[in-house]
Amino acid sequence: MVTKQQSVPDIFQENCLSRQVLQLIADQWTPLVIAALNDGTMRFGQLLKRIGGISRKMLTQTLRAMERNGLVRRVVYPVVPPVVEYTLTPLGQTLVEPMKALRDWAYGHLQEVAQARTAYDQRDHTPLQDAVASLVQQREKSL
Amino acid sequence: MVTKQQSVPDIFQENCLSRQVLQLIADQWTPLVIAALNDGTMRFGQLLKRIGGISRKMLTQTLRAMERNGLVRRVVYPVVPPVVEYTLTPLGQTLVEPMKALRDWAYGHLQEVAQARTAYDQRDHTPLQDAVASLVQQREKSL
DNA sequence: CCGTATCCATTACGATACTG
DNA sequence: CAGTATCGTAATGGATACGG
Repeated sequence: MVTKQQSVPDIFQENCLSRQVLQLIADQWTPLVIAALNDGTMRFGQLLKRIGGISRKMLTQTLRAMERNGLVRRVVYPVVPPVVEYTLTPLGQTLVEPMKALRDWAYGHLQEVAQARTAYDQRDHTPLQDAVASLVQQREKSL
Repeated sequence: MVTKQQSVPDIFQENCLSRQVLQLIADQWTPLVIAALNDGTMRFGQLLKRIGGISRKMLTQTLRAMERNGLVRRVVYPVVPPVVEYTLTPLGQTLVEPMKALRDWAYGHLQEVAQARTAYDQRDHTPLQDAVASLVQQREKSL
């Protein structure tokens, strides 16, 4: 029996399938659509209003991609004017938790990130200064 | 005592800070750099080799952004030729788990996504067919 | 070795107008 | 209402050459 102890395949390899899948969900809008649809089925227009700053085009594109990848189900009611509903599939629901973890991380570390950014922007970043800073840091560690 | 029961702020609002932070980490390369650096400190060239398909430019860009946001520490050794090491900061380490969850999701649902895609591509997607499909689905549910 | 600078091609995206 | 089509612009990203 061959036990391939490889819980993670080589995500560092180009053309790795899992990397491709990862890239399907690690974009600007997918996390927000997941969050929105986690509250229940929504129509196109509702999503458009709910997710501030998204354009018709991007919402359509994102939803289409998600549908294609099996994350959402799209139901078209043949009435006029048309009604189209979007719902998370069971597969899509498995993404809710990981995505929530990411959003929570973002929310939980707002200040730290903001501070880091301010600090970074105040420092010099000439090659020389970078090196000196590293030296100082080195010295401090050895004390 | 005012208890603001708002574990998640309004991520749906444009210009929401947590959304901005989210977008810093939900890109193509950041998850991979996190994963790579989780194995320990690495030099620029090592990262470049490890992360297949990334270009010098993108790696530099990603690392700079991560440094600015406090996720990685960059240490420059003032030797020639230069040696530059990158390490996850404590803040960056808090991202390891959520990111791993995402990667695991991707790996764990490879087949499902692939199947969904194949199925989607085989279906018709003329507006009429979409509506008919929805009708059929509706009827099946009521049986 | 670790970048930056430049050029260039491709894509992404928003705005708008149009259709079933 | 829920898109699609078209356009123009902006951002992205690779390749290459050069610099400290």
